[in-house]
Amino acid sequence: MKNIKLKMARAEHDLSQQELAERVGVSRQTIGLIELGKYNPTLNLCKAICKALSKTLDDLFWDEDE
Amino acid sequence: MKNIKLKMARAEHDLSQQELAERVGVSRQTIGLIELGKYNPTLNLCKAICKALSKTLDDLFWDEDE
DNA sequence: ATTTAATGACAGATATATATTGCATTTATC
DNA sequence: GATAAATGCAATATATATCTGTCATTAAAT
Repeated sequence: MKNIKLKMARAEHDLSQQELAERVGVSRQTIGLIELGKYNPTLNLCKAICKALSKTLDDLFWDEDE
Repeated sequence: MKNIKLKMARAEHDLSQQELAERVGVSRQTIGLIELGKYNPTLNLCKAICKALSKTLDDLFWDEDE
């Protein structure tokens, strides 16, 4: 399912998908697909996204009920 | 680097790499390499491991200083 | 001393995460 | 309403996560 928490965290920092992608070193599409819930990213990418947005894995990628 | 926290959580549950691998639906080698820190697992696999061991992503895969 | 279970290491094959490019659609701004 | 920016969508190409199989080593059990 969609990753709303990631989208919100990105909004907090006022970053476009493109800008976040650049900071994290991946393509815009990769970020877009993760937000749409159509991707299964690697742990390292998740960590990089977390650091770029000052969040932890649980903050952005953990869903208690799933 | 090695994932000691994963190894400890597995020990808590008294599971071999093989047993954890079966519960999670991957091969023994995959679990072994993750513990050795030689793998970059996918988010879904990380989540499955967490659930099998009653932990969260931050518990097993988040390292504050890295 | 032998057997067995658990783990580490390695090589080749397959599945899939990610890149790249291009186009369509929405939204805001002028 | 035309332009531009942000986002979704799709196809092909590449890198890499994961599988399968095999062997070596260690530790535990008999």
